[in-house]
Amino acid sequence: MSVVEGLDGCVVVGVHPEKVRLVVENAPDADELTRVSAVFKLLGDPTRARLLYALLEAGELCVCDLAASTATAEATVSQALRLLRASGVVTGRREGRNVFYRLSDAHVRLLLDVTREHITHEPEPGRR
Amino acid sequence: MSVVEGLDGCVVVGVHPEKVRLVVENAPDADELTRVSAVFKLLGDPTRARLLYALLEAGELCVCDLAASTATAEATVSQALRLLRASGVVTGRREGRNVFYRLSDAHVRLLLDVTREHITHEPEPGRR
DNA sequence: TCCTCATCTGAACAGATGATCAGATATTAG
DNA sequence: CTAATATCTGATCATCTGTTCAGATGAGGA
Repeated sequence: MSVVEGLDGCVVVGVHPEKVRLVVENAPDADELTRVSAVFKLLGDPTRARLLYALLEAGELCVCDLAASTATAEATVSQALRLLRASGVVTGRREGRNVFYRLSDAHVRLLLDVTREHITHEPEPGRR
Repeated sequence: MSVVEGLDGCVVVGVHPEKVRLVVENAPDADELTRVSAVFKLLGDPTRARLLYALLEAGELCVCDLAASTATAEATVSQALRLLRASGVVTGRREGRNVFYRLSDAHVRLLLDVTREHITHEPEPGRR
């Protein structure tokens, strides 16, 4: 064990201080981290994830079709879309009485794809 | 509006029934969806996300260095690693008294990269 | 063996969160 | 304008989740 000083001046004891310093210097700042985990948290709810995969598949759907596609109450869908919209994950387009939603970002599409890939091609959790 | 029958036999009213059917047929099944959202949920906690970005940066770190790097109590780190380990997101390797953790999967690294990219290069949420 | 250090675990409390309901808003048809 | 349809919103409640604490476990040195 050796002793180093953290960025905040506190004395820190660590096994690999150079790695600790590397991490402390390059880590996402608080705001960035908050936004990153907020995105993941949005995708972390099964209801919202279901809606997002539906949009990934269909490209664009109105609330009532989303509700029908995912066997979810419309109010629940609306509630979920409210959050997704507020974070810019989906975008709404009004056409007459209907509002059509789509994934607003290629990054999100990539996240959904990669994770589904991860799940279907990796060993079951808890094996390692 | 037109009327179609869902896979469950219930009558469904929709604007674009062909898209609804497309989604219903290709959507992730319940188990797949649960596992996908479980992964996202794990990344959705700021504490865990911080740890994962630390591991992404350092490659491998023991619990005490992780705690020091992220200014988090060791018990909290340990608790977080317990969950990440159980889902196969990180892997632990014992070396003497220390346990060194690393990201166990390239998919996870990609998710972390893409999302940080997403956050840093996209407009603030709520603007669209 | 005994002691210390690093890490893990189960329990408990406080705070966050999602589904649901009832009512509000917006848009179009009549 | 009024009615009807689609979507949205605020509030409530049951549930989940993260942090913390105290003690257990496992490894290494004396």
